Amino acid sequence: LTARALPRAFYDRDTEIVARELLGAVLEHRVGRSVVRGRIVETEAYLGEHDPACHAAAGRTPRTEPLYGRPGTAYVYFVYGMHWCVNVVTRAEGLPSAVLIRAVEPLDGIAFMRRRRQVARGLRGLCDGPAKLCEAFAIDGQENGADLSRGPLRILSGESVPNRLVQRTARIGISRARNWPLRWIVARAWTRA
DNA sequence: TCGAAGATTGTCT
DNA sequence: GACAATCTTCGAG
Repeated sequence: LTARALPRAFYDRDTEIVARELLGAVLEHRVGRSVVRGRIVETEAYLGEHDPACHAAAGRTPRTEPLYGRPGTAYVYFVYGMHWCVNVVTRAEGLPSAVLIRAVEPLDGIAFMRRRRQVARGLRGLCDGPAKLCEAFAIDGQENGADLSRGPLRILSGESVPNRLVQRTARIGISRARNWPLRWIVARAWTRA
């Protein structure tokens, strides 16, 4: 694989464009001797302080600080007392927007994922949820604030996904701004597992 | 296959 | 003190 890491400029664009373009890109984490990779198949956009569902709606706090950082920064947060979720900060500095990576399709390091996830067989259930993929990829608070254009946790360019395979829907799992159509998914992504 | 409910803790009101 | 960008288990159909 000769894929390159997406440059910082990739993220310094409109958040909805980034969320769409991230489909098909490859999330990679090098941990110790292992390399884990997965194809991004589901994303959600969170549009800054005026988006009631975005964490930045609470303003600039220690928790939301990474959202105010440079594009391409990882924002990793803890939810429900037990789960981690990973986002990519977008746009220019000072505009606290991000894209939540909700699901990836396992590509490499599947044994590593399976060990961490305790999933017996099949690819389904390994990475098909924002907290599941963090568990599988060994992503936690340590990666919060990391530079995704270089370092052990990166996003590589992948095969682009044609429009006919992309569905756009409302975001899920949230209570505020429920009907904003800011979720992108690759149709039939992990049914081939 | 689906829906309900519990787990568990950081963060903000 | 309430609640959260979730997952898992468990019971019913």
